[in-house]
Formats: sequence, structure tokens, C-alpha cells
Amino acid sequence: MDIVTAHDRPNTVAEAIEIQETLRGLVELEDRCPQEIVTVTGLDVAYDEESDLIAAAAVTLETAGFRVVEKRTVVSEVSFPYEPGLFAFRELPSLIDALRALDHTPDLLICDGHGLAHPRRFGLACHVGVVTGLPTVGVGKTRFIGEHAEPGRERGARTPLTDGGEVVGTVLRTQDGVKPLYVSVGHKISLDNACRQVLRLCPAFRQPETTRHADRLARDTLKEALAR
DNA sequence: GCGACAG
DNA sequence: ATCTTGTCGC
Repeated sequence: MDIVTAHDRPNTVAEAIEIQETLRGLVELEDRCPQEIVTVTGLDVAYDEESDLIAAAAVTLETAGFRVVEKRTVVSEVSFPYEPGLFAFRELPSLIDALRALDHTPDLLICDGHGLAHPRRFGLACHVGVVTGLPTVGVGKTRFIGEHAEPGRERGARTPLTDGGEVVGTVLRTQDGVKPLYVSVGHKISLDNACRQVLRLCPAFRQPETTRHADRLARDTLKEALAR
């Protein structure tokens, strides 16, 4: 698929923050998802502290049946340290390369990190969305910012995630009794639709099928790369 | 100044 | 993210 916007590689924390402040203005909040979301791509990475290697995976599924239709992986060296609020700069280069290698452009991207639920309202999901021009959803496993009430224990239960008086995401229970997921808008999708899609992608487990596939593929790819 | 802090 | 055994529950 084509990548519409080039992404900068900052050399300092201050530079990275500056880039976020600039790109945040490009996030589109209007839902521009197709009526029928046929394919969804899950993104995830795996790291190796010793070698500084990072393996990124992009797996595209058909929403009807969750069949894998395409998958790509990329192994490279990390170029930015982990910094809360800036970790997009660590994963972005590899993720974008994996996406670029896809033959078909998906209808939606599911990211393993927050979107608007970020200190500067520009988490990984927003960054991926702006760079690809595609609708993206941010799915976090733990809270980063904001406050929220505990959602009911049943699948589908949710409570708003608020920060500084504004709703920045939704705390969504994707299975009965499991820890909830933190869903937030990345780009070109409404929070309501984002939750609907995430719930649809979680028919049996806590995490979306897309993320589960990408997570496993990234891990296996890294292990294979380290074995040689 | 003291905690909190996506992956 | 990753390091890790046993163990509770379906």
C-alpha cells in the first residue's frame, strides 16, 4: 500500500515533541470509514533488548470470518529510546515499512497503543493514521492518561476515559470478567465506531484477533531473526 | 519537589 | 516490551 506522508526521525526528545505538536493538527476526527469494513490490519512489534532489534508485523484479516488474507514482517534496529509519550518514534519506522509491503490497502488499522488518549493527544495510533492516511484505532492494554470508572463485568460494558474535562477514549470490556481495553480514536473514525469495530474483533479473547495475530507473528519473526 | 509514566 | 512456575478455571 502507499504511504501518503513521510515520517521524520527525530534525534532528541525535544525534536520528537515538536514533531507531535505539528502533526497533531492533521488528525481528522470525522468518521471516514467505508460503510462496510471488509478488511482490517493489525499492527504489533516485538523487541530484543540485547541486540536492539525490533520485529514489526502487519496482518490483514477479513472481518467476516477473521481469515488472514495478507501478512508482512520487518526486522530492523531501534533508532529511538523508549520514552512514555514518544514511543511511536520507536515503532513507527518498522511498522510503516511493514505496511508499505502490503499488496492491498485495508479499510482500517488497529494499533497496539493509544490514539488521542495521550498527553499531547497524538499517540501511536494517531501518528500511524496521519502517516498512512487510513482510519486507525488505538487499543491500549493499560491506562496511560485520564480517569475513569470501572465498567461493568460483562462483555460490551464501557465507561468514558476523561482527561482535563474531555473524553479522550473509552474503557471497554471485550469479554466477561477480563481486564478492560483502552480504546481511543487514531484517525478518521468516531470513538463510537472504534469501539464497535474493536468489540467485533474480539469474539473470543480480550484482545482483537488482528492484534493477536500480529503479536504472535512479530514474536516468531524476532525469535527467528535472533537464531541466525 | 513527589509520583505517574502506552510498549 | 521482557523476565518467568505454578495454578485456577472451563
